[in-house]
Amino acid sequence: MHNRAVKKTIYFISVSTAYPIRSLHTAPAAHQNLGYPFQNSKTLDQLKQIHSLAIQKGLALDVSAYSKIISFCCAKDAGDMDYARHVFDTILEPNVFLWNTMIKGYSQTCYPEYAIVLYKKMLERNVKPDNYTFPFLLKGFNRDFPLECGKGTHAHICKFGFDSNEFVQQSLIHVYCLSGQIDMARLVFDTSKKSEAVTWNTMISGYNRMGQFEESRKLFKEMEKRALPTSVTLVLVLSACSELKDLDAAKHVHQCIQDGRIESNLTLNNALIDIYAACGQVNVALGIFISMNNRDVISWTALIKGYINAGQVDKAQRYFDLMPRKDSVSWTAMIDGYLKTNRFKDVLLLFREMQAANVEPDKFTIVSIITACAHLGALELGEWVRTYTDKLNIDCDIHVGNALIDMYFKCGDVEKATRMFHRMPQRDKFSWTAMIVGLATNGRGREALNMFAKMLNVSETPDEITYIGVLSACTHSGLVNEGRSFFISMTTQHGIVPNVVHYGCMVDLLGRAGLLKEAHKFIKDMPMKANTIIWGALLAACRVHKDVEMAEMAAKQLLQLEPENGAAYVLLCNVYAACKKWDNLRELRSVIMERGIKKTPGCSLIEMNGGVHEFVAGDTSHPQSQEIYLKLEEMTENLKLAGYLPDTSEVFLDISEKEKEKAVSRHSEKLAIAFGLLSSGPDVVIRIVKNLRMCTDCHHVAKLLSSIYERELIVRDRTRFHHFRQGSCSCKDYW
DNA sequence: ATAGGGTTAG
Repeated sequence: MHNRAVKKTIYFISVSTAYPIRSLHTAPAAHQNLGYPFQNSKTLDQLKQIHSLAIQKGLALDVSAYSKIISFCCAKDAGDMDYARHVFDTILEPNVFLWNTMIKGYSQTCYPEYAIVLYKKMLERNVKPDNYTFPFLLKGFNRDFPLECGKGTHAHICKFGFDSNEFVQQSLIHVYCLSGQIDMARLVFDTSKKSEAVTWNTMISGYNRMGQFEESRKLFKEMEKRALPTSVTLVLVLSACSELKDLDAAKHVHQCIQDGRIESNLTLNNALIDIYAACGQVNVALGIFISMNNRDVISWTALIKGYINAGQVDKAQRYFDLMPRKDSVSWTAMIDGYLKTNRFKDVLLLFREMQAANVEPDKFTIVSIITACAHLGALELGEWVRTYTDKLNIDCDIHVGNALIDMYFKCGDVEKATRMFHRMPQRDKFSWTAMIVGLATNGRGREALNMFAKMLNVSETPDEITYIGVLSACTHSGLVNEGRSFFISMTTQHGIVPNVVHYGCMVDLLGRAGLLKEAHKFIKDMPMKANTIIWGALLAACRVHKDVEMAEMAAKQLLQLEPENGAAYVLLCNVYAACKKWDNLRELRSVIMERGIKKTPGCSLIEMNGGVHEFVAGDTSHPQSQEIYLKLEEMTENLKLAGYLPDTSEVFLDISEKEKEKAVSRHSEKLAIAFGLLSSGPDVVIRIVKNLRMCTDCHHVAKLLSSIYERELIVRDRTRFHHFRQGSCSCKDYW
């Protein structure tokens, strides 16, 4: 009796008077803000002091005092599980509440497997779990956690008769969704009473997580008939409908809020901005943004995304500049805006600004930067980004890996791309597709097809992009029969209906093999209208196989679709030149002059010593221009010694032969090569990215230079790579 | 005494 009173006193002093429960719970946050390494040490120490005082004085604590200590130690983010365990182990017969609390505590740590260990111990000690036990236990399960644990726990839930408890069901649905077993989640959901909004919300959130947005929308419609949605429901359904670009859903939900049926909040408003932005209604998004009394970084970022979607990158930039605080997501959204509008140099500039602002990039940022490097052919910078990624301990996940594979290929480094692929712990269909497309465009058709066979072997399902890679592998390596059979099997074996790009690949394939009539028949039999790319492919084939008649027909079709298409005129000129039809060439040139047709200026990029250098034909704007032209003269001398004669047949302009030769000698890729030779050591591979097709003369010169200077040259043009080594090219002179 | 679901970007 006396003893009991003392215990009460201790409890009273420790919690209610000396250290009121409020302060015990609020203190950790304050410490956290100050950045203390051990957020809760002070209050936890106080608790421990009281505990040790009690032990010193020989005062026994009652169960409720132990419970307080243990629940405090098990509190989220501030706990000390070792201490909790220490106290817990001194209790002879812990009740189910204490077991639950310990399980909850471990579930929140990074060692949730201890929760399972404890649960098993609890059963060994003949304590029956109650309806609180399983939600706590399941909370510790996450994506990385073995699925068997989820299944085993489910069996226990049934055995102990909690499978009809809605809280338990919610936890089960959540865990099954996290581990990707959406069907199992649905099974539990279907057996549930579904009396609570949370049950519906959990299921909808699961569908969202799996990208099954249709299902989310369907479930919401069903829910509206049977249960009252909450603001969380609306956020979830907006998120799904944003992906589906369902403007009606946006308006419907918006109406629910405006009718006052559901109270709005910051998150919900953000979700509304996002969906209107995704549906191209950036002005409505702006209206919501303006009407909000408080906004966070997500509100701003969602609005900026809206302007980027609408193609108004500069307006997005203006809002971006106004942001009171920017996080890595906002920076990445803005960077992506430049990426999507092909402003790759702006991508790199913004990335530097981001670093100057001391915002750490995350893996999303890294993917964007690597993609920009890929477009610019900036291998050095890409490599630096990769090292930087390691340094910042950014998880090199499957997306980063895929981006790197693509970058290495787009920089012409087949070996590094291949090494990256083999080093990846996990691969998805995008990794395989990147390999197939990359090998194909780099002239390794056979290897690309081997890759494809391996992909099917590991049961990865190819998609339409994979087949573009497969077909272009056949094209680049002249494998006509293989190409024909892949074109059929893509439909019969994988149910992929060929689109206009696949037909384009086939025209390319047949055209390259000289089967111009068959290619033309292929176009005529297409189920869709041929576009300029299709006619362009045929026209290009006519140039190589010198078929004037077919070329004129293809050019006529092309120009009907796009009268101002300069490339079509250029190609036809090239055909006339190749066939020595000088009268036709002269006539066509005067037509071009009359109509004022403009040819896209050729432009070559080269990355050298940390910068990307850009050249156009006859460029004198480079700071080292004088040296470059001196190098060019030296190159020309060496070429002449090797028996080189300029090939001016593809010169577009009507000028004298001497001037044509001069024009050809100053093509952008030649300037870039000159710059590359004079600013790099003898073993450095020269990589150039060209926006158009290489002209015949430049191609010939590059081959000669690769042997004269004993240098590897890699030129990426619009559609393929040219690896120049010891006087020959990987494209085998078909391009 | 103890439970559950949410927004921005590849």
